[in-house]
Amino acid sequence: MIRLLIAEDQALLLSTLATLLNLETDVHVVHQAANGKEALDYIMDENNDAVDLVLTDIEMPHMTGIELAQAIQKQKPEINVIILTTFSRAGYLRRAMDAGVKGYLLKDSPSDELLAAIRKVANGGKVIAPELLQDAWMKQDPLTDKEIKALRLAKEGKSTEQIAKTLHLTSGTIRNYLSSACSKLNAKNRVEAARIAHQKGWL
Amino acid sequence: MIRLLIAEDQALLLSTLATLLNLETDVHVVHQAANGKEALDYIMDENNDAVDLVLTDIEMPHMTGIELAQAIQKQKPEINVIILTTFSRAGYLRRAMDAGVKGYLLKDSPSDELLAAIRKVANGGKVIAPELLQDAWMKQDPLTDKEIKALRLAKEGKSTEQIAKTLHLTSGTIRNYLSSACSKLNAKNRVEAARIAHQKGWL
DNA sequence: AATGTTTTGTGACATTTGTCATTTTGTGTC
DNA sequence: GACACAAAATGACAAATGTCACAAAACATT
Repeated sequence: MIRLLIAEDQALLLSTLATLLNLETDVHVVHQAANGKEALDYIMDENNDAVDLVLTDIEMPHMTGIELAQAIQKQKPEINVIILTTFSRAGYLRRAMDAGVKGYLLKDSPSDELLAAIRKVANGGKVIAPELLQDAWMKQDPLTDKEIKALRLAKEGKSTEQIAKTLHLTSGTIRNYLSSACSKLNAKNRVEAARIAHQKGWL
Repeated sequence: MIRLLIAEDQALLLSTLATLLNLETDVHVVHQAANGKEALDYIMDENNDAVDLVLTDIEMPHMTGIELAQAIQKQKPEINVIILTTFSRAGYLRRAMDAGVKGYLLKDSPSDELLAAIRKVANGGKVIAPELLQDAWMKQDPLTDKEIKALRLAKEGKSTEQIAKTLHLTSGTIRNYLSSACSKLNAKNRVEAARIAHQKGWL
């Protein structure tokens, strides 16, 4: 019997997942948490039922799934962690792996894949969404730190001048950065560049 | 027996919801669609099983849940629609109501509320998430249909020329539309205008 | 100090965008 | 037809943006 804790801030997904997984004969959802802190509080309380596996989203209020995974690694390393998140962001994957997570899945895969992953991890295996493996190996972020900051602001509709002021640089420099970002991303303008970079998880 | 179609672009939520709702004795999920277009295609095909109620997300690729609701109101008004979305944006609610939807729920409510809403709507009732009732009086969308379409494309980083081609209009006209949208929204440029409009739920 | 390297800035230019007054076109009504 | 009215287009202009070659400044390292 796999004793499972789920951390997910979207209540609907949390409750449906819990109900669904509880239907499996070899899975028992011992707790549902709305964020990482709630999950950690439950885990660290000795009065509660023991947990074998934690299934967690990343972006949650109070404590993210990454932070939860780090805390578990440090304090309860016998508990396995599976990350379940919306977007494939190389930076997240790297930090998750460093935190010793055993699984990293995307929310666009169907529920049976999730169930298979839970069983595999419970048996000592590791699972990483195939979409991520490609991204992780192949392309790393080609953008410089400044280009990223400029793109973020451009995405909000800020003008060159405003971006320059925010980053304490000249407007000419900003235009150079954005132009450079455009050519790196094969974009026709700053907006398309920002869109591409965001879609790749580089912002 | 309530014959249900679900449209939701997040595969995990789609499949868990479908499985879960199918467990109810009075609900049968006849189709799962990844976007509005897929849902409409299914509904309009006479070879498929009939649908009593459509449960749909709003922000989906190809065709949004709002557009789906509008198409259903026009072509199959006997089908009830429940919107299920993350965002509590006044503009969405208003347009949804105009499209004759019978329910508008947020994804942070648990699954039993959803089930209750489905049954209530199937029995001729209406359900609106209480969080939204406050915003209901909000300002109406000041943008014209063409302005919205142009803004959507501008948000993707398309150039004036590309937008013009897509909408079968002149580039000058597009610039007029975008300029008009900027002044209506007090935006300094098309990107900021698109951001504001999106945040208000007008795109 | 001399050096290479990176970051930041400048200037010039073509293109795109934002704004606005005005005109044309399409549509329906009387 | 004549008329009103909205949608679409035009032309002109200022402003912002994209591109590029190159210069200056900041910084390490020797």
